[in-house]
Amino acid sequence: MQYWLFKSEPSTWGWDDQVAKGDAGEEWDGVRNYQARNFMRDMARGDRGFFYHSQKEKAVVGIVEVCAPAHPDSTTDDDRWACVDIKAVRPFERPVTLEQIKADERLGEMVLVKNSRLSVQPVSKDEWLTVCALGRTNP
DNA sequence: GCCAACGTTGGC
DNA sequence: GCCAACGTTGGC
Repeated sequence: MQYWLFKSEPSTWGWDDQVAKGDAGEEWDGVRNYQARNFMRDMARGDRGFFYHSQKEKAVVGIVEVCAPAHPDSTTDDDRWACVDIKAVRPFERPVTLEQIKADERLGEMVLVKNSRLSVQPVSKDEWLTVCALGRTNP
């Protein structure tokens, strides 16, 4: 079981949209970046991820689960692009802001801090547990 | 709204 | 295969 982070602008696709899809989940489509795509190819059903709101909010707001492994992205005919399906598991009791993450020395190596533009990224188990604790939320 | 960082494209 | 130019992202 591995841990990940999915980033989205809430105005395009936010946590509430994800929750509305229920257990059926939804494609994490539209990714056109090779690094992000490669991480999705590495994902397995049952992996967990953080759902992060970029732009105005800049906070981890919930936990999602990978419910389908990588498959072709239905929003393009270009077969280079793949995506997984994810479903909402639970919201964070308290969203964990980028500011909090940057302020925590245990999270200094997070990709979110080191490479802020990558939209799909791996999270270590320690980072996972630390962020969940900051969010007062069960991992 | 600006700008730095990064990824991609295309000419050579 | 290199690198300059360009476009996009996301934090500030």
